[in-house]
Amino acid sequence: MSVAGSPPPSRQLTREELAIDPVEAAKLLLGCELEAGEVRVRLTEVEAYRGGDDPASHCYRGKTPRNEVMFGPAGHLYVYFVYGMHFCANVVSLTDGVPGAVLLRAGEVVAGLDQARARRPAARSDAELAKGPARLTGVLGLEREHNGLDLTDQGSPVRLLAGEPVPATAIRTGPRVGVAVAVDVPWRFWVDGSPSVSTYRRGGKASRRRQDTLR
DNA sequence: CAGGAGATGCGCT
DNA sequence: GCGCATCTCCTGA
Repeated sequence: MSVAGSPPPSRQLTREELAIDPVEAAKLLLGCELEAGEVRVRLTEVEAYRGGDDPASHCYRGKTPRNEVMFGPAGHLYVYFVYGMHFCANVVSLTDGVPGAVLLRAGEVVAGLDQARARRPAARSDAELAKGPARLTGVLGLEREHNGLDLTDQGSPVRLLAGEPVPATAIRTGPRVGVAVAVDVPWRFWVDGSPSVSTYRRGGKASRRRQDTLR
């Protein structure tokens, strides 16, 4: 509902909306915005990870101190450290006791551009600022301490907001990036035409692959 | 633009 | 120890 005469403020997503299968949650998250401090990023590329039957998922082999957030309520932030120097961020989408999450792979900075640039001086263009999972967490300043935050809580320092809806015809899907197993599952989704979408690299050997329009 | 190598900490086998 | 849901710098086309 919007007040007459003024645009509706960005609505925060609810836990209930996110308590769905990670593949569905991934499509839902495209176009949504993640806000931390002054910086806000519109999500343009995401990747689904499902517990149980997905060998590429961190929770595939059960609960550990690192992945325990994925076993908690949907809508929370799962941040992990990788390659000895980077952080990656996920939105938890646990449903029916099955752990799952959506990796935030890329986005466009829509607010706090100055701070984002200062955090990523290596970026050669604004489109590159949040191009890739570690860059995205970088511009938002997300680190270990943010692991487990409730993105659906109004008082949270990191919040997930509904943005401009992305039409289904603009959503594209393809294999996941950088993982060594289960690469053939088309659980990566991105907004067609966005310059912030990371270039595809298969885990291990490099080879090009087809992109499919979602229907 | 594509491909290759190095950097670097830690979770898990 | 091994291998990683990566990035940056460098080369060659």
